[in-house]
Amino acid sequence: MYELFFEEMNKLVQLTTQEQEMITPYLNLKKVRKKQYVLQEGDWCASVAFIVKGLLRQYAVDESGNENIIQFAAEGWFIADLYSYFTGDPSTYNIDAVEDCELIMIDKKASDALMDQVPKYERFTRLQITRANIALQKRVISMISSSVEERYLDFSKRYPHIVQRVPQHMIASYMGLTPETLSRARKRIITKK
Amino acid sequence: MYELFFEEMNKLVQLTTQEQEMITPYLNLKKVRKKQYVLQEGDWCASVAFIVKGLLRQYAVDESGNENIIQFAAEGWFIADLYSYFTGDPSTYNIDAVEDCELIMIDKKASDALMDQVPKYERFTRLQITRANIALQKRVISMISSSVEERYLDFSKRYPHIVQRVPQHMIASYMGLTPETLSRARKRIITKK
DNA sequence: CGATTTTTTGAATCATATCAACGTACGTGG
DNA sequence: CCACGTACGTTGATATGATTCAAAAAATCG
Repeated sequence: MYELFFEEMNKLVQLTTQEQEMITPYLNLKKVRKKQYVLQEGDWCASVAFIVKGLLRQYAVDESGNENIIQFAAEGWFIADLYSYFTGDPSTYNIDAVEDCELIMIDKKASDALMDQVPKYERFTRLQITRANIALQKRVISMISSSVEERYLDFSKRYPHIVQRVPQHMIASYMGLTPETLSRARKRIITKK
Repeated sequence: MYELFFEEMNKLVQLTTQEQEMITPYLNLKKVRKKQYVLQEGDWCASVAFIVKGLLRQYAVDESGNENIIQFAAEGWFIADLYSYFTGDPSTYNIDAVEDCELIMIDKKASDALMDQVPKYERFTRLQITRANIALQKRVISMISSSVEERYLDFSKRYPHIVQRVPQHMIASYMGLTPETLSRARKRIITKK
């Protein structure tokens, strides 16, 4: 049930069984069905979600109604609108399930308590966010310096499990492209091989 | 000398004078002149730099020799190649001074020691990275969903002090544009007003 | 002041978006 | 299990926007 969560934590900070026992009561298992919202624009993002199973997307909707996907998250990752989470402001993002999911929800109160009571929990979140930061920087770099073909190849190589599980038009959205452009880029990649 | 650093820390975590005294010995003041490197591609990023005064840029150089700027950092911010810092791998980025700078360098050993000895230091860095994360996500969103004009206006509004202190072609690089394109976008903005 | 860097402008070229149409795959209800 | 409807992906023609290269104008520095 919580195995994957503690497995991930143990990769970065070694927990004693006592520490695990301190953490467990703060965790909340939640199942969401495909297409269901975990967070809706306008609501406060009151929890961080750890993905035990399934795949979600976080996206913003612009004036013209286009969905701009900021991130995907699958097993072993966290997802949340951190801005709303920390400030308490209504979120500008939506998060919904691309597949049926099992999530561990950790609400802000729980998280704050954990940070104070279990230093390794704070360390774990720090290292996780640092990792996310590094990935985001790489993404920005590749957006400003690489061709669409290169970017798609990079993405497929780095996140093969996501490419396989997500419709292509969502990957186009994540890359900041129209579905047509991504389709043509893929064609060029295939024929050039 | 270290006032700004502790001021920034106190905004997020209230330090006792005792805690400040524990931290101070780990800090190292360093001055760098305009155009000087703080980190060069191929070297290990052994420290995180806090900017007391001045302005720096972090960038990657691609095969064709173009400089792609990932971030600027001015007073009150941190800068480092976190990937290299954590893994020990040679950095793929350069960091250099856009203006003469005064920096507080905190090397990895010092930082690791501080994390263990002063929990508030770890909390501070966690909150800082979280903040950087939120900003990076906003940047990605605006890159995939907004026009060049909008993005430039956003940037000028959010970082007016940077726009004023950095040559325009560097902002173009940061935005993933050629200098010509940014120049024309600015012209459109001015004439439309 | 002269030298260098930065910004602007113009014209040609290339890449991506848009709009419309068609083909394909998928899941659902009958 | 099949048929139908909806999602998704591909293709083509055209329009829009960004890049490239060359040159001139403007700003900055020593």
